[in-house]
Amino acid sequence: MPELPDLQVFSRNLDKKLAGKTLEKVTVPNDKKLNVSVKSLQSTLQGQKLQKVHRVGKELHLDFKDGDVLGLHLMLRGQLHLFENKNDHKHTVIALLFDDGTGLAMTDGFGQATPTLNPEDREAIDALSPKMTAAFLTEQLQSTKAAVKNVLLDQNIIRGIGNAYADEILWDAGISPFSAANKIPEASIKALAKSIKEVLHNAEKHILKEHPDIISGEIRDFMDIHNPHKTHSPKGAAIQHKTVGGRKTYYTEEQELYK
DNA sequence: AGCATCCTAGGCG
DNA sequence: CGCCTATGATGCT
Repeated sequence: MPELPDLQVFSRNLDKKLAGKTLEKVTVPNDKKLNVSVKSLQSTLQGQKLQKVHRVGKELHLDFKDGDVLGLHLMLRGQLHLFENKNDHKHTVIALLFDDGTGLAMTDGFGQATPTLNPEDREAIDALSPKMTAAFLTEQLQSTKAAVKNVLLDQNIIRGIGNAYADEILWDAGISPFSAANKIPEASIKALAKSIKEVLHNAEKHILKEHPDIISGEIRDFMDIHNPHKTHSPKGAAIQHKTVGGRKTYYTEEQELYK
Protein backbone atom coordinates (compact mmCIF):
# COMPACT_ATOMS: atom_id res chain seq x y z
CA MET A 1 0.00 0.00 0.00
CA PRO A 2 1.30 3.41 -0.88
CA GLU A 3 2.63 5.72 1.78
CA LEU A 4 3.48 9.38 1.70
CA PRO A 5 6.45 9.28 -0.71
CA ASP A 6 4.52 7.11 -3.19
CA LEU A 7 1.51 9.40 -2.97
CA GLN A 8 3.71 12.40 -3.50
CA VAL A 9 4.88 10.93 -6.81
CA PHE A 10 1.36 9.84 -7.81
CA SER A 11 -0.04 13.32 -7.19
CA ARG A 12 2.68 14.87 -9.28
CA ASN A 13 2.05 12.52 -12.18
CA LEU A 14 -1.73 12.83 -11.96
CA ASP A 15 -1.45 16.59 -11.89
CA LYS A 16 0.67 16.50 -15.05
CA LYS A 17 -1.77 14.16 -16.73
CA LEU A 18 -5.13 15.57 -15.66
CA ALA A 19 -4.93 19.20 -14.53
CA GLY A 20 -6.74 21.59 -16.86
CA LYS A 21 -9.26 19.01 -18.05
CA THR A 22 -12.97 19.29 -17.42
CA LEU A 23 -14.78 16.52 -15.56
CA GLU A 24 -17.50 15.16 -17.77
CA LYS A 25 -18.82 12.27 -15.71
CA VAL A 26 -18.17 10.77 -12.31
CA THR A 27 -19.53 7.35 -11.38
CA VAL A 28 -19.35 5.60 -8.02
CA PRO A 29 -19.96 1.85 -8.40
CA ASN A 30 -19.17 1.45 -4.69
CA ASP A 31 -20.53 4.40 -2.71
CA LYS A 32 -20.37 2.78 0.74
CA LYS A 33 -17.67 5.17 1.92
CA LEU A 34 -18.73 8.25 0.01
CA ASN A 35 -19.75 11.06 2.37
CA VAL A 36 -22.47 12.47 0.10
CA SER A 37 -24.98 10.96 -2.31
CA VAL A 38 -23.71 10.01 -5.75
CA LYS A 39 -26.21 12.46 -7.22
CA SER A 40 -24.94 15.35 -5.19
CA LEU A 41 -21.33 14.44 -6.02
CA GLN A 42 -22.21 14.42 -9.70
CA SER A 43 -24.13 17.68 -9.64
CA THR A 44 -21.31 19.36 -7.70
CA LEU A 45 -18.33 18.22 -9.74
CA GLN A 46 -19.51 17.42 -13.26
CA GLY A 47 -18.69 20.21 -15.66
CA GLN A 48 -15.97 21.63 -13.44
CA LYS A 49 -12.39 22.04 -14.51
CA LEU A 50 -9.75 20.19 -12.51
CA GLN A 51 -7.20 22.71 -11.37
CA LYS A 52 -4.71 20.75 -9.36
CA VAL A 53 -3.89 17.36 -7.88
CA HIS A 54 -1.87 17.32 -4.69
CA ARG A 55 -1.27 15.27 -1.57
CA VAL A 56 -2.58 16.05 1.89
CA GLY A 57 -1.54 13.52 4.51
CA LYS A 58 -2.30 10.10 3.06
CA GLU A 59 -4.99 11.50 0.81
CA LEU A 60 -4.91 12.85 -2.71
CA HIS A 61 -6.84 16.04 -3.29
CA LEU A 62 -8.33 16.95 -6.64
CA ASP A 63 -9.01 20.67 -6.52
CA PHE A 64 -11.75 21.88 -8.85
CA LYS A 65 -12.26 25.34 -10.20
CA ASP A 66 -15.19 26.43 -8.00
CA GLY A 67 -13.31 25.49 -4.86
CA ASP A 68 -14.73 21.99 -4.50
CA VAL A 69 -12.31 19.24 -3.61
CA LEU A 70 -12.49 15.51 -4.21
CA GLY A 71 -10.36 13.61 -1.67
CA LEU A 72 -9.19 10.11 -2.58
CA HIS A 73 -7.88 7.91 0.20
CA LEU A 74 -6.45 4.55 -0.90
CA MET A 75 -6.50 2.98 2.57
CA LEU A 76 -4.96 -0.53 2.60
CA ARG A 77 -5.40 -1.83 -0.91
CA GLY A 78 -6.67 0.99 -3.07
CA GLN A 79 -5.16 1.51 -6.51
CA LEU A 80 -5.38 4.17 -9.16
CA HIS A 81 -5.64 3.49 -12.88
CA LEU A 82 -5.82 5.70 -15.91
CA PHE A 83 -8.13 4.60 -18.70
CA GLU A 84 -9.29 5.78 -22.10
CA ASN A 85 -13.01 6.35 -22.61
CA LYS A 86 -14.21 3.25 -20.85
CA ASN A 87 -13.26 1.93 -17.44
CA ASP A 88 -13.12 -1.87 -17.12
CA HIS A 89 -11.11 -2.16 -13.95
CA LYS A 90 -12.40 -4.65 -11.43
CA HIS A 91 -13.59 -3.43 -8.02
CA THR A 92 -13.92 0.18 -9.12
CA VAL A 93 -14.94 2.45 -6.27
CA ILE A 94 -15.05 5.68 -8.26
CA ALA A 95 -14.33 6.59 -11.88
CA LEU A 96 -13.76 10.05 -13.30
CA LEU A 97 -14.09 10.67 -17.02
CA PHE A 98 -12.70 13.89 -18.44
CA ASP A 99 -13.76 15.76 -21.55
CA ASP A 100 -10.89 14.46 -23.72
CA GLY A 101 -11.70 10.81 -22.97
CA THR A 102 -9.04 10.39 -20.30
CA GLY A 103 -10.26 8.67 -17.16
CA LEU A 104 -9.08 7.99 -13.65
CA ALA A 105 -10.40 5.04 -11.66
CA MET A 106 -9.81 4.20 -8.03
CA THR A 107 -10.23 0.48 -7.32
CA ASP A 108 -10.15 -1.53 -4.12
CA GLY A 109 -11.03 -5.17 -3.64
CA PHE A 110 -11.55 -4.48 0.05
CA GLY A 111 -13.89 -1.66 -0.79
CA GLN A 112 -12.19 0.50 1.80
CA ALA A 113 -10.65 3.15 -0.41
CA THR A 114 -12.57 6.30 0.33
CA PRO A 115 -13.70 9.15 -1.90
CA THR A 116 -14.73 12.29 0.01
CA LEU A 117 -16.33 15.43 -1.35
CA ASN A 118 -14.85 18.49 0.30
CA PRO A 119 -12.95 16.76 3.12
CA GLU A 120 -12.75 18.84 6.29
CA ASP A 121 -9.52 20.59 7.03
CA ARG A 122 -7.76 18.77 9.81
CA GLU A 123 -5.72 20.46 12.46
CA ALA A 124 -2.92 17.91 12.36
CA ILE A 125 0.07 19.11 10.39
CA ASP A 126 1.53 17.30 7.41
CA ALA A 127 4.74 15.34 7.96
CA LEU A 128 6.45 17.47 5.30
CA SER A 129 5.06 20.79 6.51
CA PRO A 130 7.57 23.41 7.67
CA LYS A 131 5.59 23.40 10.93
CA MET A 132 6.82 19.88 11.63
CA THR A 133 9.70 21.07 13.82
CA ALA A 134 11.54 19.67 16.83
CA ALA A 135 9.60 22.15 18.98
CA PHE A 136 6.30 20.82 17.67
CA LEU A 137 7.40 17.23 18.25
CA THR A 138 8.58 18.02 21.78
CA GLU A 139 5.19 19.44 22.62
CA GLN A 140 3.36 16.43 21.18
CA LEU A 141 5.65 13.78 22.64
CA GLN A 142 5.74 15.22 26.15
CA SER A 143 2.01 14.95 26.56
CA THR A 144 1.78 11.16 26.29
CA LYS A 145 3.48 8.05 27.54
CA ALA A 146 2.34 6.08 24.49
CA ALA A 147 4.96 4.31 22.38
CA VAL A 148 6.68 6.82 20.12
CA LYS A 149 5.78 4.79 17.03
CA ASN A 150 2.09 5.13 17.83
CA VAL A 151 2.47 8.88 18.08
CA LEU A 152 4.11 9.00 14.63
CA LEU A 153 1.27 6.92 13.20
CA ASP A 154 -1.48 9.03 14.78
CA GLN A 155 -3.00 11.00 11.90
CA ASN A 156 -4.58 13.40 14.39
CA ILE A 157 -1.09 14.55 15.36
CA ILE A 158 1.03 14.23 12.21
CA ARG A 159 -0.48 13.40 8.85
CA GLY A 160 1.18 11.12 6.35
CA ILE A 161 3.43 8.65 8.18
CA GLY A 162 2.45 4.99 7.82
CA ASN A 163 3.64 1.76 9.38
CA ALA A 164 6.57 1.09 7.05
CA TYR A 165 8.06 4.58 7.08
CA ALA A 166 7.59 4.93 10.84
CA ASP A 167 10.06 2.05 11.24
CA GLU A 168 12.53 3.57 8.76
CA ILE A 169 12.33 6.95 10.46
CA LEU A 170 12.81 5.59 13.97
CA TRP A 171 15.81 3.53 12.92
CA ASP A 172 17.32 6.56 11.20
CA ALA A 173 16.80 8.60 14.36
CA GLY A 174 18.24 5.87 16.59
CA ILE A 175 15.11 5.64 18.72
CA SER A 176 13.39 2.38 19.63
CA PRO A 177 9.78 2.31 18.39
CA PHE A 178 8.75 1.09 21.86
CA SER A 179 10.17 4.12 23.65
CA ALA A 180 7.75 6.04 25.84
CA ALA A 181 7.10 9.30 24.02
CA ASN A 182 7.52 11.46 27.12
CA LYS A 183 10.89 9.92 28.00
CA ILE A 184 12.71 10.84 24.81
CA PRO A 185 15.44 13.42 25.44
CA GLU A 186 15.57 16.69 23.55
CA ALA A 187 18.58 15.71 21.42
CA SER A 188 16.80 12.60 20.18
CA ILE A 189 13.66 14.56 19.40
CA LYS A 190 15.77 16.84 17.21
CA ALA A 191 17.16 13.79 15.45
CA LEU A 192 13.64 12.48 15.00
CA ALA A 193 12.43 15.72 13.40
CA LYS A 194 15.35 15.59 11.01
CA SER A 195 14.82 11.91 10.20
CA ILE A 196 11.14 12.42 9.38
CA LYS A 197 12.02 14.95 6.69
CA GLU A 198 15.08 13.16 5.38
CA VAL A 199 13.68 9.65 5.18
CA LEU A 200 10.50 10.82 3.44
CA HIS A 201 12.32 13.12 1.03
CA ASN A 202 14.94 10.54 0.13
CA ALA A 203 12.26 7.93 -0.47
CA GLU A 204 10.39 10.28 -2.77
CA LYS A 205 13.56 11.05 -4.68
CA HIS A 206 14.33 7.38 -5.06
CA ILE A 207 10.82 6.49 -6.25
CA LEU A 208 10.78 9.38 -8.70
CA LYS A 209 14.10 8.31 -10.15
CA GLU A 210 13.34 4.60 -10.46
CA HIS A 211 9.64 4.86 -11.31
CA PRO A 212 9.07 8.32 -12.74
CA ASP A 213 5.58 7.68 -14.15
CA ILE A 214 3.84 5.58 -11.51
CA ILE A 215 0.39 6.42 -10.22
CA SER A 216 -0.21 3.20 -8.33
CA GLY A 217 1.39 0.47 -6.28
CA GLU A 218 4.06 0.90 -3.69
CA ILE A 219 7.82 0.86 -3.92
CA ARG A 220 9.40 -0.80 -0.94
CA ASP A 221 12.45 -2.67 -2.20
CA PHE A 222 14.90 0.06 -1.16
CA MET A 223 13.81 0.27 2.45
CA ASP A 224 16.58 -0.47 4.93
CA ILE A 225 14.72 -1.77 7.98
CA HIS A 226 11.05 -2.36 7.23
CA ASN A 227 11.95 -4.87 4.57
CA PRO A 228 11.27 -8.60 4.78
CA HIS A 229 14.11 -9.28 2.33
CA LYS A 230 16.78 -7.79 4.56
CA THR A 231 18.31 -9.39 7.62
CA HIS A 232 20.69 -6.64 8.75
CA SER A 233 20.61 -2.87 8.95
CA PRO A 234 23.09 -0.79 6.92
CA LYS A 235 25.14 -0.50 10.11
CA GLY A 236 25.19 -4.26 10.59
CA ALA A 237 22.75 -5.09 13.39
CA ALA A 238 20.28 -7.93 12.94
CA ILE A 239 16.80 -6.73 12.13
CA GLN A 240 14.19 -7.91 14.59
CA HIS A 241 10.44 -7.92 14.21
CA LYS A 242 7.53 -7.90 16.51
CA THR A 243 3.84 -7.85 15.72
CA VAL A 244 2.02 -5.16 17.63
CA GLY A 245 -1.69 -4.69 17.14
CA GLY A 246 -1.73 -6.85 14.01
CA ARG A 247 1.00 -4.96 12.22
CA LYS A 248 4.68 -5.65 12.10
CA THR A 249 7.35 -3.44 13.59
CA TYR A 250 10.94 -3.80 12.35
CA TYR A 251 13.80 -2.54 14.51
CA THR A 252 17.35 -3.24 15.64
CA GLU A 253 19.37 -2.93 18.83
CA GLU A 254 21.01 0.16 17.40
CA GLN A 255 17.94 2.05 18.55
CA GLU A 256 17.82 3.38 22.09
CA LEU A 257 14.86 2.37 24.23
CA TYR A 258 13.78 5.25 26.46
CA LYS A 259 11.40 4.29 29.24
C1' DA B 1 -4.66 1.65 25.29
C1' DG B 2 -5.33 -2.20 22.53
C1' DC B 3 -7.72 -5.21 19.63
C1' DA B 4 -11.25 -6.59 15.93
C1' DT B 5 -13.08 -5.21 11.75
C1' DC B 6 -13.10 -4.62 6.59
C1' DC B 7 -12.28 -9.75 3.69
C1' DT B 8 -8.41 -9.01 -1.77
C1' DA B 9 -4.47 -10.33 -4.32
C1' DG B 10 0.14 -11.06 -4.89
C1' DG B 11 4.02 -13.45 -3.30
C1' DC B 12 6.06 -17.15 -1.42
C1' DG B 13 6.44 -21.99 0.20
C1' DC C 1 -1.73 -24.40 -5.60
C1' DG C 2 -3.14 -22.95 -1.27
C1' DC C 3 -1.79 -20.28 2.59
C1' DC C 4 -0.11 -15.81 4.53
C1' DT C 5 0.46 -11.31 4.91
C1' DA C 6 0.42 -6.36 4.10
C1' DT C 7 -0.90 -1.66 4.61
C1' DG C 8 -5.23 2.40 7.43
C1' DA C 9 -8.84 4.10 10.10
C1' DT C 10 -12.71 3.42 12.94
C1' DG C 11 -15.18 1.96 16.67
C1' DC C 12 -15.66 -0.92 20.41
C1' DT C 13 -14.16 -2.86 24.93
